[in-house]
Amino acid sequence: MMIDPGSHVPIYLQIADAVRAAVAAGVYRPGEALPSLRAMAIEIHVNPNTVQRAYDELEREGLIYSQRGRGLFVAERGTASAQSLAGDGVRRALDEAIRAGQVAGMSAAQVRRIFDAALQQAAQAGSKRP
Amino acid sequence: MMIDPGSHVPIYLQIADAVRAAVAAGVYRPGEALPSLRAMAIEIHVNPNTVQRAYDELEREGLIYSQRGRGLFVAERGTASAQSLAGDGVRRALDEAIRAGQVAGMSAAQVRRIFDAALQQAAQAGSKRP
DNA sequence: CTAAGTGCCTTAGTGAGCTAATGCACTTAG
DNA sequence: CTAAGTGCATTAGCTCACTAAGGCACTTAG
Repeated sequence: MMIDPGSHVPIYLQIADAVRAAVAAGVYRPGEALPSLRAMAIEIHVNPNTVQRAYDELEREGLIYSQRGRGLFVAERGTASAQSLAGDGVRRALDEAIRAGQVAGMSAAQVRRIFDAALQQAAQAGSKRP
Repeated sequence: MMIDPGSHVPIYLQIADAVRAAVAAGVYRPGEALPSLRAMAIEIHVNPNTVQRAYDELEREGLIYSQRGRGLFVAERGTASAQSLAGDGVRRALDEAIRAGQVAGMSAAQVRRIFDAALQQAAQAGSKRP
């Protein structure tokens, strides 16, 4: 779990995003327990309340559920929900990109060209990692 | 010039984005004067300082220049710079979308499918406007 | 010369969002 | 039964970004 305290995006959102992506990717499976508030807090050097706020968000989204005194667990439909939410996020970002291109007078073909370049570059960067 | 005071994005950024897009699209041409601080401030019901902050941003970007007592004008290379910046913004948003898809375990093909849908929908919405 | 218009600077308020400190209630392994 | 671990609620501090108020310096039409 990588957290950047210097980032302008709030810590609790970084945590929520990371856990949501992990659930979508199947790192945490339905029924499985997530790291406890304090464990996670110690790992990333942050207050437990900050972690809780992140988990609150995920619970609101129906991704996880909590049991007092026991812990936090991935919901039965958690993986599917996370994947759906991830798709929404991708769509939002793409809409934003297309809108920005339009108001600046760019053609659809121009936007597509940039998209192709970005996708190809991401694929190359990804193949070198593992 | 449409401003949404209820938006979570700061007013001065909304102004800067709108003017930048207008310059990129050729609404304001190099050498031409932009609306004065006070004129723009009255039009969108906001403090002149807020408008100035937006113009400061655009000046930093090299899009416009100011002359004390005279006004603000589009820089000679303003249109080209604005288009370049718009391209950067599109690229950033696309990178973000692709990254979000990757960490959630989506394939490149899946992301591309969403992109095609978004682009097509934007084209349809655009053709009905004018 | 003057008045109206311009950009700009300094200063404050202020309000919302984020993080932390602390203590309570519950569950469970021993 | 007890101690250690859990999630949760309350409160407070605190930074930071945003916006506004007011006045100064400059340019120019009249």
